[in-house]
Amino acid sequence: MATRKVAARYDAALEPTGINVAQYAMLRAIERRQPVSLTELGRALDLDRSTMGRNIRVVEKLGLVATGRGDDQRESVVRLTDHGATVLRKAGPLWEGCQTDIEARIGAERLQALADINTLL
Amino acid sequence: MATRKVAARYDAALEPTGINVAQYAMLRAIERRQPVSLTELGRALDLDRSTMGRNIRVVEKLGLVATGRGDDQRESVVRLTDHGATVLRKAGPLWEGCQTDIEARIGAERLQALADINTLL
DNA sequence: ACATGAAGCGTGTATATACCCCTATCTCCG
DNA sequence: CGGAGATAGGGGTATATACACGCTTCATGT
Repeated sequence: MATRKVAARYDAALEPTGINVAQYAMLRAIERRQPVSLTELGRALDLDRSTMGRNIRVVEKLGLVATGRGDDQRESVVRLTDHGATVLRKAGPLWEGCQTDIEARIGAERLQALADINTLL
Repeated sequence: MATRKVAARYDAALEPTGINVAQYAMLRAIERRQPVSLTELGRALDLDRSTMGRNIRVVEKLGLVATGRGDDQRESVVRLTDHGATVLRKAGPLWEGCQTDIEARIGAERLQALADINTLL
């Protein structure tokens, strides 16, 4: 329930960019690793491979990322498009603003607890 | 990401009962309020009405709850079946065991932080 | 060189979730 | 009493997510 509320707030904050918080996280992960395979992305975001594939398809349709084959012909490699990079730049401050709002509401310790849980589990 | 990990643990713990943690939470909410309308349940669990309807349909197919019309003919009222109550009794200790495991891993404060976030947001 | 097993993806299926729109029902006021 | 507005659900559509299965490609040992 807590996650739904948190996610809804980020989604609302990112609304002007046309992406949601899951997509934002995915684009950020791609940005730092590109070019990157689906499997590698899935590991980074702790998502099932098949989920990655479908999620990437969505942002690809939006023109935010481009996919191709890697040197290893089995791999599907993903990279940001110029448009994707632009959207990410626009989304950054919105995301941070939301983060600040949430922190003001729940306190820095509780926000940190979420990051800790991710590490500890 | 943290939520996915937490949910996956509870789902694994509840596996012997055939229900997942979202369904467990829903059945618990029904147990405490039955007979209860979809809208009321949705408010309790902070879920969209349409989501409630679809989720209820799943547990209804499993024979865990029964639905009918209320005095207000618009309302769909839900109550646990005997089977649903049995499954819930079986699930309780599994859920608690998982909760204890998680607390041992992340610490009571961080676990409490999740409940707090839910209240504060 | 090739058979075998491993790795990477895609698809099918199922649940969870939200938003929008439509219909049915209820309430309340003039 | 009858219409206006509010409320309850249901269905369509879209995203996010997981698991099982099957196909393709790669790597490795003999």
